[in-house]
Amino acid sequence: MNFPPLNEQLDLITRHTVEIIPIDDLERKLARSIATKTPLKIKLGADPSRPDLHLGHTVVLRKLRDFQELGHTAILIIGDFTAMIGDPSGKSKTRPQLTFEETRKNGQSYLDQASKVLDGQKMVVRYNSEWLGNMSFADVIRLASKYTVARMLERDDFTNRYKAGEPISIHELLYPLAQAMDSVALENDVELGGTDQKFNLLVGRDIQREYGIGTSADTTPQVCITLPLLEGTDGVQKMSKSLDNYIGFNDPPREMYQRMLNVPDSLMMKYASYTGVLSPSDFAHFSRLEKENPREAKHFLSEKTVAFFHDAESATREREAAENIAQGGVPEDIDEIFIEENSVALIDALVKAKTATSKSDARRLVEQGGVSVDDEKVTDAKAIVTLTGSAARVVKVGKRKFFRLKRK
RNA sequence: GGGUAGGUAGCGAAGUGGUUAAACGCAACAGACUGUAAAUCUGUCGACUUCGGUCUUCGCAGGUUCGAAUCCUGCCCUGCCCA
Repeated sequence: MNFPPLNEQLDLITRHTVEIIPIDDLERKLARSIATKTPLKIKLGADPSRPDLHLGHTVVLRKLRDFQELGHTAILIIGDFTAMIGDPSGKSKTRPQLTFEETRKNGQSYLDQASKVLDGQKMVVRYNSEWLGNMSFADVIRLASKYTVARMLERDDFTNRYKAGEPISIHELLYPLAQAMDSVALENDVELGGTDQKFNLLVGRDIQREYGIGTSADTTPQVCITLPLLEGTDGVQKMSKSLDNYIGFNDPPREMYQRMLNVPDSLMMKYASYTGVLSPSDFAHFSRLEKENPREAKHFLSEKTVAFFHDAESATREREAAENIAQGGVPEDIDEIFIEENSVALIDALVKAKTATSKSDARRLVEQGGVSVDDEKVTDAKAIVTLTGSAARVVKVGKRKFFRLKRK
C-alpha cells in the first residue's frame, strides 16, 4: 500500500485538531508507515449506551475519515463491556445498564450513523467485552497497580469533584484504565477524542508502554489527538443528548433545519468549519455570507446540513418551509392528530399532540397567547375546537410547532 | 468503628411548627422586539379544576401535633474529620 507523502498527510491530520501529543511521535509513525507500507491503526471509542449520534460527534468522526482517506485503518471500539457495567461520568447517576443484545443493537446503530460521515465498509469494529470481559480479578489488580491515585486524580473531572466534596466511586477511577486496556488490546497507533478525553487518551499511552507496546526502538505508544468539543444549540454547554441541545444525525429534516436556524450566530462559523458538512467551495461561500448576511449564511448552512444527512431535495424543501413559516405560513407536512368526536377542548388537543406536557401547561400556553387555530389567536383556555366534516384545522403552538386536527 | 455536616422542584440554593406549592438565581416555556439569531423587556414555570378551589410534593418509613419541609424514632444515601 502506498501512502501520500509525509507532509501532505501531516497537513491533513493536524487540521482542525486541538492537540497532537506528541507530534514527533506522529511523524515517526507516519514515516514508518510509509516506509513499511503498513497502515496505521486509528482508534475511536464509542459509547453504545448513547447510540444517537449528533453534530458534536462529526468533529471526531470526520478526523477519522481523514485517516481513512489517507489509507489508514479506522477502528471503532464499541464500549459494550463498560456500558454493561454502568456509569462512568458521575453526572448521570441513572445511566442504564445494557444487556448484551442492546449493546449489539446500539453498536450497529452507531455504525450505521457514523457511516454517514466515514466509510463504513472500510471501518473495523471491535467490542471491548472481547478482551475486558476475559480479564480475571488478578488481571485487574495488575492493571490497577500500573497507575497511582494521585495521577488519576489529576484528571480535571476528578479533581473538581474531589475538591467539591462530591462522591467518586472506585469503578470510576478504573474507567480510564479500562479504556487504556482497549489500546493495549488493539495496539493502535493513534487514538482520537474530544478535548475532554485528553486525560483518558494519555492514560492509554502510558498503559500501552507499561504493557510493552510501542516500546521497541522504532515505535512509540499511541499518539493522542484531541479535537474541539462543539457547543450545543444553546451556544454555551457542550452538545449532548442529555442537555437536549443537540442536532442529531437522525433528526428529521424539518427538525434539523429548524434547530440549525436556532443556533446562536456566534457558533455558526464553528459549526461550519468543524462538522465538515460543507465542501471547500461551500465553505468559502459560507465565509463570505457570514460577514455580509448572517441570516442568509445560516440558511445556507442549515440547508447544507440537511443535505448532508438527508438529501438535497429535503434541504430545498425545508428551506422553503422555513421561509414559509417565517412569513406566518404553515408547513405542509405537519403532525396530524385525529379526534373521535366532532369537537375537542383545545387544551386536550395540545396535550394529545404532545405540544404541552400537561393540561396545566396547555392552559398556560393558551392564556399567554402562544396558541392559534387556523391563524387566529386563541386566549381562552376553555376554548373548544369544532371540526365540521373532513376539514382539518391547523393549530400553531409557540413560534414553530404545528399540528393538524382531523376528525377520525 | 467513632464524631460531625448534609439529602428541598430540571440544576444551584433559602426556609427550622401555621397566610409555604415552598424565597432567590440559572435553565426552560410563552409574549413583545428581531433575522424563527443575539441582547433587552414582560409573563409563566407540581397536578387537576365548574377558576371558587381541590389534591400530591421537601431522601425513605413510621410517630408527636388541631397543624410538620420544619419536632421525635428507625432506615437508606453523601461529604468531611478521627481511628
